[in-house]
Amino acid sequence: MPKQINARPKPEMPHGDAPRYRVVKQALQKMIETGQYSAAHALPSEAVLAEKWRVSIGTLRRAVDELVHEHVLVRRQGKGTYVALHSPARFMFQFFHVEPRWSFGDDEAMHLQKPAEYPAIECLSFVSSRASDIQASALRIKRGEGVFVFENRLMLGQRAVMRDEICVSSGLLKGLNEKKFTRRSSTIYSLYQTDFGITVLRTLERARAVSADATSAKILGISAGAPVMQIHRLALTFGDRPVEYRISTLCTQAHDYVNASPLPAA
Amino acid sequence: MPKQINARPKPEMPHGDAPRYRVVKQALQKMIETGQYSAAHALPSEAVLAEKWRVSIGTLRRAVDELVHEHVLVRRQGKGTYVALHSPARFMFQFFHVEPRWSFGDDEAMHLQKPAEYPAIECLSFVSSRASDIQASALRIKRGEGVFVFENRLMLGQRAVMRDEICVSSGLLKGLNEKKFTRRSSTIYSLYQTDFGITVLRTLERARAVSADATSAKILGISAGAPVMQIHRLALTFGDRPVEYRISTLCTQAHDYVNASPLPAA
DNA sequence: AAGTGGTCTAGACCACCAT
DNA sequence: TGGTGGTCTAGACCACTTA
Repeated sequence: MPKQINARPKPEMPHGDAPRYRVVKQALQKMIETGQYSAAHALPSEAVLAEKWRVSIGTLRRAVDELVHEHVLVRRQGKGTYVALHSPARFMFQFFHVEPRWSFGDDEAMHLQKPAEYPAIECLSFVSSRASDIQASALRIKRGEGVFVFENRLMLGQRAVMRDEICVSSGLLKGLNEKKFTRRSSTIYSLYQTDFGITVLRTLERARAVSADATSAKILGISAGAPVMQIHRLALTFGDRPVEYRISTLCTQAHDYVNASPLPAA
Repeated sequence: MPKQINARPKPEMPHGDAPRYRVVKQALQKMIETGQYSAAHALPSEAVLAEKWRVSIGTLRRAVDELVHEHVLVRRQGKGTYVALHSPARFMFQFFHVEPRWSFGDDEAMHLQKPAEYPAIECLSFVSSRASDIQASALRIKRGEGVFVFENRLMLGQRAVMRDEICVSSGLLKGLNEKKFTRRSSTIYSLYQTDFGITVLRTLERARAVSADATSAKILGISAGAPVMQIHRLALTFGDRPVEYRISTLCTQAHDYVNASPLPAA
């Protein structure tokens, strides 16, 4: 008679056929989303979480693995597992795609990877307004609902490189104002997260080359009509719900838009 | 007296402190790289591979997991694990970043995701030549070594959208010629892989906006000086060794360069 | 020393695919 | 029916952090 080690209780499968680690993952994600686990403290230990959902520690770890992979959680050996916070480092790594120009031929630049420089951000305007058709459908709200629209200039090493026009729903980020915005201590996504409980998980970007209009040219200190990149970005949170719609105008006279296809090879 | 289940033999650790699943992963990768496992047949089963390296099946699976994640291997339930092949589908998914223009406001386009269209590729020229300084250092060869340089035009729906100038080392792709190139059945990366045993794993891209030069303008059917995107791409294989250096000129009048930051949310 | 995550094992059972 | 990958378990031991 064979041993009965894996006494997997077949029933109690919420989603029909979803494996248990995925069920646990969804449950965990829900609790993070609703703020039942915050970034302030560590989550309960893996042993406790495993017990809570009646799965083995291996299965629990697999659920957590996926959330770590998606930057929702971070593990710290010896300390615990935490809800991931938006830091300047994460911003540079995951969301900022601008680097000083160099060519693939340039060995210096390629192999001596200098730490990417964090941009200085200058707020040019901040207004409360009503959503246009485009803004509304990008943010999945109704035309005319309240939005905040603000405009930034990003500097890298004394040089203006990008103009950002950012639009967010004022329903979602209730109470955001210019003061909070300009006085923030870290990145914008960090502000969304810490002050409003909205966590940006990923972005969609669509870029094209255009001629700089008069406004952008003035802000970037280039001549009108010069070729610039225009980048439309939609930032998404859990469930791919849109959080922010941003149009960036990038001056590529001395900088590049960079994009590394999957995985820096472990 | 406690049970002795995990009799992990501490010694025989090649890389000092690398965990065993990573050692196994490197070993597997080496065998794939050197063609000892080819895409023609399935790899030995996980049980056999685990035995081969004297690890448990769980550990072996973890090694394979990572290679699957990096698109080096693909698993097929019930059949086996295979070396990943470059297919048109993979090309579109991982390496082709051009899509017809639409705005984030356009619900139709956003949520009814139409299958991306595969570009028609037309070879404009193919020459054997000697590496310039820039080409040489991008490809990590010596100036003056042999290279193949070819030029393509990509069409999407009867419309010229991109000009590619591609440079590869003739030492690496010995015997490549215009005939092989134009008669190929699938993507270029598929040709590198199937005919030359070179597998492109990832790419680095640096993009900027420029004014179209006369040549590009003619090829793309636009006026000289119109803003276009210029994309410098380096394609890498195992160990991040460069395979191909490519300069693309993209007409963004009706198309966008798209970039989704990590993970389509499981 | 106690608690956390990180690695590893040995094995059972399930789902899928071929023959 | 037999082989493959996919899920899951129960537990041991290691490495790291903090007190």
